[in-house]
Amino acid sequence: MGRPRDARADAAILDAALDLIAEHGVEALRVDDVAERAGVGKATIYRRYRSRDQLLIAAIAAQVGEIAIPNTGSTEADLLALMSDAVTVYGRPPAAQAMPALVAAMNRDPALARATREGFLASRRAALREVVARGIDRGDLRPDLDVELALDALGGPLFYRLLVTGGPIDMNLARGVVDLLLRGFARDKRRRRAAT
Amino acid sequence: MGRPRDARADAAILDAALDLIAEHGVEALRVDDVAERAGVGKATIYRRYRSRDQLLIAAIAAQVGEIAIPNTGSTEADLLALMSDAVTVYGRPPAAQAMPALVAAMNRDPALARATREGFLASRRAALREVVARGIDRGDLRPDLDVELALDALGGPLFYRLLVTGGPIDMNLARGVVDLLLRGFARDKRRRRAAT
Amino acid sequence: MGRPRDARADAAILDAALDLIAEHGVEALRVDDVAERAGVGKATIYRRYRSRDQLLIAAIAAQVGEIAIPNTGSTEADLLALMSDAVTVYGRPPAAQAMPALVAAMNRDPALARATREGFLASRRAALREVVARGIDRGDLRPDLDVELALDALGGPLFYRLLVTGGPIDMNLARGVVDLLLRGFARDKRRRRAAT
Amino acid sequence: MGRPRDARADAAILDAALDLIAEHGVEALRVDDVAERAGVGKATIYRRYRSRDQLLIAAIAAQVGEIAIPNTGSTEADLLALMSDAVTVYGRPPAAQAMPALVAAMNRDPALARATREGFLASRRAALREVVARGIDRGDLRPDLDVELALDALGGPLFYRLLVTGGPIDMNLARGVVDLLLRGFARDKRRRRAAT
DNA sequence: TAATAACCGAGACGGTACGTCTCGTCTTAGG
DNA sequence: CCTAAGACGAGACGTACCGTCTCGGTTATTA
Repeated sequence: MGRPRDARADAAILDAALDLIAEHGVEALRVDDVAERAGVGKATIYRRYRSRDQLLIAAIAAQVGEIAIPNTGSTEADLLALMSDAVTVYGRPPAAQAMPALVAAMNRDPALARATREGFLASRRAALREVVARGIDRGDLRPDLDVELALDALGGPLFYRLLVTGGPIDMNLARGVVDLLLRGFARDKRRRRAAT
Repeated sequence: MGRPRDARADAAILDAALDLIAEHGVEALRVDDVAERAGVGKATIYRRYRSRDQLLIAAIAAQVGEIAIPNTGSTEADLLALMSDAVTVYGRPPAAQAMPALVAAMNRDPALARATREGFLASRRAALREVVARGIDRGDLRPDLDVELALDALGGPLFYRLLVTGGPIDMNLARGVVDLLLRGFARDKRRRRAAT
Repeated sequence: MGRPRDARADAAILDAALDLIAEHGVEALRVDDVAERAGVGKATIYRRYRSRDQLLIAAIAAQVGEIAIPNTGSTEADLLALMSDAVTVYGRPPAAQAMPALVAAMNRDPALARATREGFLASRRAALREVVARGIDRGDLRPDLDVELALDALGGPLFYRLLVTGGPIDMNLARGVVDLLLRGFARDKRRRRAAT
Repeated sequence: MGRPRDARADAAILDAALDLIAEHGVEALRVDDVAERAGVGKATIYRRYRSRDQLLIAAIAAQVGEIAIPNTGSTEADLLALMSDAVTVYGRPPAAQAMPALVAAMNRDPALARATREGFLASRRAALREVVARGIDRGDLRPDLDVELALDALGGPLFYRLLVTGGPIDMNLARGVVDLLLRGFARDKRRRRAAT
């Protein structure tokens, strides 16, 4: 029982956090600043999030949002739509800026890792999975392909550039991985000679 | 001139850092702890490394080591050798454990990002680049492929799993990406109809 | 009008406060703890006491209680009775333990200071004043003595020991101050040569 | 070994604390404020004082200082000199303001109580003790008097007024207690009839 | 009998200070 | 000039406690 949580505080906290992240970057996010900007006591934040990191991922998750599953009839077009969206989201702040810190936080805290994956990575991954499945049904992709590998082949290069190499995250990348996937996992009557 | 650096201190610092990383994880690595464990003053550490993060990457780099460029005559075998080595190194601690923190640190500090990339990512990437180039020469790969994309398609899924999805880093992954690359970037007389 | 205050809550609050003071000391008295121990909401406490400090002095006052004015016919006996009672009350917990905190609280809050003085110090002081007045009437004390000074000379040493020196608060003290007062303020025909 | 404590920091901290106490009172002394005003990190304060309270008493002790033992040849004059000094010190800020908080802090922490008593109460008490002893030698005071009681009879009323009653702390008080002591503990051939 | 008003326990709220922690620098004495 | 030891300035963290407010619900008095 007791006084219920104030939903306005929930929103104020997330808004303040996102503003501050946008202004000064992820690393510079201070709990005290969030409290002040939100017009909220620190305890009110810590009642909702166990730590600064938890607040951080909640803020990012709120920003990334959900994704609709495209269905144009063309496997290539669907994949491109999803990759194009991913390139847009992760190609610039705040998501681009937030991911490295998030990755580190996930490593520190397995519970947070699970929450992050389920929270805002899963929906995009599920969308890709659906499109790949339809590609198989449609005959565009080999029915025996390793779906997890396919998904990682699509998303991996993007995150690799984002987190590690600093390479460009743009439509060329999106087109490149889609093209690679469609060729590499194409249905193929004449089986390629295996590496004998 | 004056007294030369003590080589024993160099070793003691790295050993202590690696021990502590192994025991408590990368995030819990404190400079004071390293100093105490190594029986060394903090200044002795900071004379060698500009920051905690620099010490961290040095410790990891010491663990990862260099890589030789394989040359078996088979593009597939060469790629597989490199990927197999990568799977071994990043598939288990300490590198597996260290990468997320390193990624975050790279984001914080561009100089460190450069150092990391040049320090111990570059040699693997250069090896891959060489093997891919030979694959083109040999006619196993299309001459007009986007080399950067090819490298990211090889390394990306591995790091994606390591940093983000938590997926398995094993020989299936290595074989999968190599196979995907060889098929997807295969030299092909009958050009696939582009996405018109 | 409306629902009347619950008398059980009054008692539960004071009991809980006294228990907690006895267990952990005055400084460690937390309003939340009192509320929980009393099975009462915090608002119910704050409806009765303006602040933690007010609750505190109420609890102490409830413990100290009132004092009757003795009248044995002997000034010395009457003074001794009052001092003996004071020694009993302030010589041991909870009053002994509570006074220092009370003193600090009085300093913080003048209103509380007034309340404390009028609440449970005044009755003892009034009793002493009455006995001293009778002593003057009776010819045991000089009629021109400074009554306030006399009262402070009786009570001062006790509180001094209680609050500052930590000296013993016992019957020797009671007898000592009474004796000092009777001699020092005795009616005296042959006036002592003043400090010329 | 290692770097020694910086004596300038010691001074800067105490100075800052005293300034702030003078400006805003004892209760309003914040550790962060002291640190900022002193140009010092908080850790540097906490390395010297276990808590805010410890810092507080150190600051007060630094202010109260030592006292010389007067020796005019007259017991009354010597006592008056000491009491007059006490009235001056405790009659106005900062000591007047600080004592209540100090008393409460002493109650919280026995070690601090000891430190306080030995630190800046002991020297005044020792001076009084010496003067009383000379008064006995000189024949002004009874040789069998309870010295502790005599000291408490001198100091008690002052602290009682300061801490409890809020009564005036002035020369009348000083003269009153000295006079009371000299009369009440006077050497007296004709013993007063005890309260038989 | 219904409405009203003040009460009740529970617990969230804004605010504020605390004491801890870690970083990277600086200062000793000594080799 | 290096070394070990450890103090230093800076500044964020998470906790604790205060006194207030907001729930849903209860209990008397008033209409």
